[in-house]
Amino acid sequence: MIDSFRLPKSQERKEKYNSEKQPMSEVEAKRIIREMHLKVTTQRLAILKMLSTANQHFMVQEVYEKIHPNFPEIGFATVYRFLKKLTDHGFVTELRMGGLPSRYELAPTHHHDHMSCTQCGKVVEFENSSIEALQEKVAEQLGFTLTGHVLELYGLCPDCQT
Amino acid sequence: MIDSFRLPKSQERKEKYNSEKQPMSEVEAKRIIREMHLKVTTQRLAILKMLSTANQHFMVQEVYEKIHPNFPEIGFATVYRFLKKLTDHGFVTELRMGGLPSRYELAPTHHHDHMSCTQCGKVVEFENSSIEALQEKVAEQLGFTLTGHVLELYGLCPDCQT
DNA sequence: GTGGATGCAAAGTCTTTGCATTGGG
DNA sequence: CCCAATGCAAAGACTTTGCATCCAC
Repeated sequence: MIDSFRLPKSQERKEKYNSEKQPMSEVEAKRIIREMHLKVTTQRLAILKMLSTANQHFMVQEVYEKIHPNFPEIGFATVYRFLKKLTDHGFVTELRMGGLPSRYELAPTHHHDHMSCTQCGKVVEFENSSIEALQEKVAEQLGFTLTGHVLELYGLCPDCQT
Repeated sequence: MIDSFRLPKSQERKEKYNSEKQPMSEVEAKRIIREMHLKVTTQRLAILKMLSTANQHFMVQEVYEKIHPNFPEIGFATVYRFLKKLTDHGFVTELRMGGLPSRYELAPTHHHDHMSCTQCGKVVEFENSSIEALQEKVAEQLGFTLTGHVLELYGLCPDCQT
């Protein structure tokens, strides 16, 4: 039923994120930028590198703050403009929830969904190709071309079922 | 595949919505307002009645414009404030997507999911029991007790595929 | 009567845009 | 060199808040 799953360590995320994952190589970052037919600038490289250092969802504010120390003159407009390009080209996914500002994540190389515990907040990622296939069919029947989806399951994790 | 679905006729919305569905009775509307421990006002009744005349997702702007003719003095703040109350109490669901303003719908008596057009914002509701069943199984395999979910499909609607 | 609700306008947030300047190709 | 990209500031879009007045209860 489940194709795969993985438990992220949500607690240590912020502290550890720099060591959790290798940032995108400069070569890879340049490839992405060129693929969009845009000029390679140090600002854009910095934004891509920053986004790639963690499997997280960043607000523009956070991207800006993270880059600012090494880039005192960078402006919000640059971050917004580049994230928009990345989103339009599918390299980044934009998430909007509640009244919060938009958050962005590098489009994952493999797609996954989330199952969250409403009690302790634990998040488990999973993949299920049957559900994906059904979504495709639903969209087709509605006459839509499916480009993406958000599937979040909520419930109680094993530890919180007491 | 799809158990049911319903296409909103976005163009004729304004003209036709009154005939699409019986508006909520005044008794019912008052019951809802009182259940939230709020005072019953004509503005609140008008908003609830307006929301209930169609199974659609309304922007605050639309709610305001529809009510304004019969209520020349009503303000946006009243609409926002009341929708927030309704949302907090679960009588209304808030939807946010893309860069569009929030849209609101009366909380459905039966569960459904959404397929949204990323271009024009059109939202189609659908139900699919196969997907629901699969979600249940995924949760079970992860050891979770499923209590809810959010499934949003994104894509291009027939009109926006050009 | 009295405290919650309203309308108005002003303030707040997040995002986009205009424009002169900079810098990558 | 030239035009895209940037930084800054101003404008825009949506939403919230402050406050005097109003009106359910």
